[in-house]
Amino acid sequence: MSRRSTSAHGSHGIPEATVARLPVYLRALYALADRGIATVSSEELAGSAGVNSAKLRKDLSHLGSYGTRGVGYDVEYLVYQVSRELGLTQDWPVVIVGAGNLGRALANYGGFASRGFRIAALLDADSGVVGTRIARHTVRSAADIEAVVKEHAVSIGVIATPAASAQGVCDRLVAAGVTSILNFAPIVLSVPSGVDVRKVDLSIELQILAFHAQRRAIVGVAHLGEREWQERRARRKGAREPAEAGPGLGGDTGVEAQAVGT
Amino acid sequence: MSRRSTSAHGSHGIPEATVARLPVYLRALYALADRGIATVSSEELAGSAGVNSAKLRKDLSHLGSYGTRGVGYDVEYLVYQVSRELGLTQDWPVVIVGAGNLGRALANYGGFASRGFRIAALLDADSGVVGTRIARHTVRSAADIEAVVKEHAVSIGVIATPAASAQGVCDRLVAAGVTSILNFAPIVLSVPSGVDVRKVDLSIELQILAFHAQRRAIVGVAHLGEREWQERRARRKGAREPAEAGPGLGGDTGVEAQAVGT
DNA sequence: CCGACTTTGTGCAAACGTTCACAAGGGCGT
DNA sequence: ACGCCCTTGTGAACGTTTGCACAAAGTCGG
Repeated sequence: MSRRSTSAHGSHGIPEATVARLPVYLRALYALADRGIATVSSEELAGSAGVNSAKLRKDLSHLGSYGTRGVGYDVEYLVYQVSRELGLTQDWPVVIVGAGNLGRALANYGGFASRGFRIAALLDADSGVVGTRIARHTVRSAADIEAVVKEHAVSIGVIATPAASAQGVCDRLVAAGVTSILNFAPIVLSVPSGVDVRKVDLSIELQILAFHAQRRAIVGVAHLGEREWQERRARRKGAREPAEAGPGLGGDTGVEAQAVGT
Repeated sequence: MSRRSTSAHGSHGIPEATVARLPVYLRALYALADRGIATVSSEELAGSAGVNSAKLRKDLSHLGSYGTRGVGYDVEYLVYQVSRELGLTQDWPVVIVGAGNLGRALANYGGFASRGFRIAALLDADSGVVGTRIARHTVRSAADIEAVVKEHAVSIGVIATPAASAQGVCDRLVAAGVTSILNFAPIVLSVPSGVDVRKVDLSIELQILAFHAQRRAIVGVAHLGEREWQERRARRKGAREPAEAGPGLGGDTGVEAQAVGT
C-alpha cells in the first residue's frame, strides 16, 4: 500500500515483503558487528530481527547464496550485500519540507545521516522560520524547492508540512524531479505513476492499536463471569444513535484491556 | 509485521489488511462530511482513499452491509460504523515516554487528541526536562510510569526514547498493564504474547525508498539510448571504489530516475 | 580421508490478500 | 406498478507471503 510504482514494472526479482524486512536485518547485523560477532546463524539473526528463521533464509536467498552451510553468515559480508541491495552504498541527498515540530525532530534525528542519507536542505514556507538554523542547516524558503532539488540532484523528498500544503508541495517536488516521497502529512497524496510514496502516520497507527485493544477488551469481557457481563451491559443503556459519537463503553475499557496482558 | 498478538487468537473475523485501511477510509469520510457531502459511492470513496473500489467494498463488507445498492454509502452513518469498529467511540488515554525532539513533536501534534486519543502524561528520564511544560502537559519523571499507567488506566503507550532505553521502558509499560505499544525507537522490541507492538521507523522507510529509487535508476539507465548511456558513463569516471560505496551511479542518479517519471 | 553433525537454500502446500466480473437488490422516472 | 439503471456485496480466480520439512552442502573431529 501507498506504493504506486510496483505495478509499473512487473518482474521485480525481489518481493516487496522482503524489501521491507531488509532494513531490519541490516540493523540487527550492525548491532552484531558492533559486538564483534563475525558469524551468525539464520536462527540467531532471525531472533534479533524478530522474524522466524525460515523467512529470514528465504529473504536472504533472494539476494544470492551468501551463507555457508553448517556455519551461517559472515556478518560483515552480509552487511555489505544487504546495503548494496538496498542502494545504501551510494548516498542519497534528501530534502525535508516543513520545519515545524516534526521537521525539526527529523532534522535532529541522528540515524538519519548515519547510513547513506544526507539532508540536502530543510525548507519551510513560514518566513519567520526561514533563515534560522536547525541542526546545522539554515532553513531555506519553500520557494526554493525546485532550485534545491536540481542543485543537489535530490531524488528523495520528505514532506513534514501541515496536511493542507502537502499535496502542493508534493506536486512541486515531483515536477522538480523527485521520485521518492516520504509523507508525514495525514492525507493521501496523489502522484503520477513512476513516483514512489510511503507514508508515516501516527494517527493511523494509534487507530490500529485501538482496534486491537478494543478487541482484546471484548474478548476479556467475554471471559468475565455472567454477572459482571450483565452489569456492564446495564451501564451501557440506550447506547448508540446513528448520529456521531455514540455513548456507551465508558472510559473504563482500558482496564479491561489490561486484564488480558497478565 | 511488528505484530505479535495476531497469532494468539485465531478467528479475527476482520482481516488485518482491512483494519490497516479503515483509518484511511475514516479520514476520507471526515473530509467528505466537512464538505457537506451526505452520500458517497464506493468508487468515489475509494478514490479519496487511494485504493480501488473492489477492495474498498470488500473491506467495508467485513463490517456489515452499510451501503445502499444503486446509491452508495451514507457518509455520517459510515463514519459512525467505522469509528465504532476501530474502537474510537471511547477515548483512549495514551502515555508518551520520551520528551526529546520526537516526544515533543508528538505531544504538539494536533491530530492526536482530535479523535479518541488523549495524552494522559508525557514522561522523561532526564531530570532537566522533568517539570517543564510541553503542549499543556507538565513532563513527569519516567520513574512514574507505573503510577501514571494505573492512575489513568492507560492501555496504549508510545515509546519515543533513544534506542538504548526503549526495551527497558517497554518492559515497564507492559508490567504496568499496557497492552498496546507504538514504538518510535529503532530497535525490535520483545514483548510477551498478548501485547501488540507497532513500529514507526523513519530510517526503514527511507531505506525502502532508496531500494526502489535505485531500482528505477538502473531501469532508467537501461532505457536510455546507447549514446546517452555512454555519455553518462563517461561523466562518471573514477567514482567510488568497491570498498564501501559501490562504483557507478554517481550523484546524478536523481536525474536518471526522473527519466522514468515521465 | 571419512563420517557425523550443523546449517543453509528451497520445493511445496496452506494461508492470506487482491482483483475481476456479475448477480442481487434498491431507487427513480414514467 | 413497472422496468431501467445504478451500485453494492460477493463468489471465484489469481497472485503473494508464510512456514514446514528436508535434501544439499559445507565444517570439523578423529
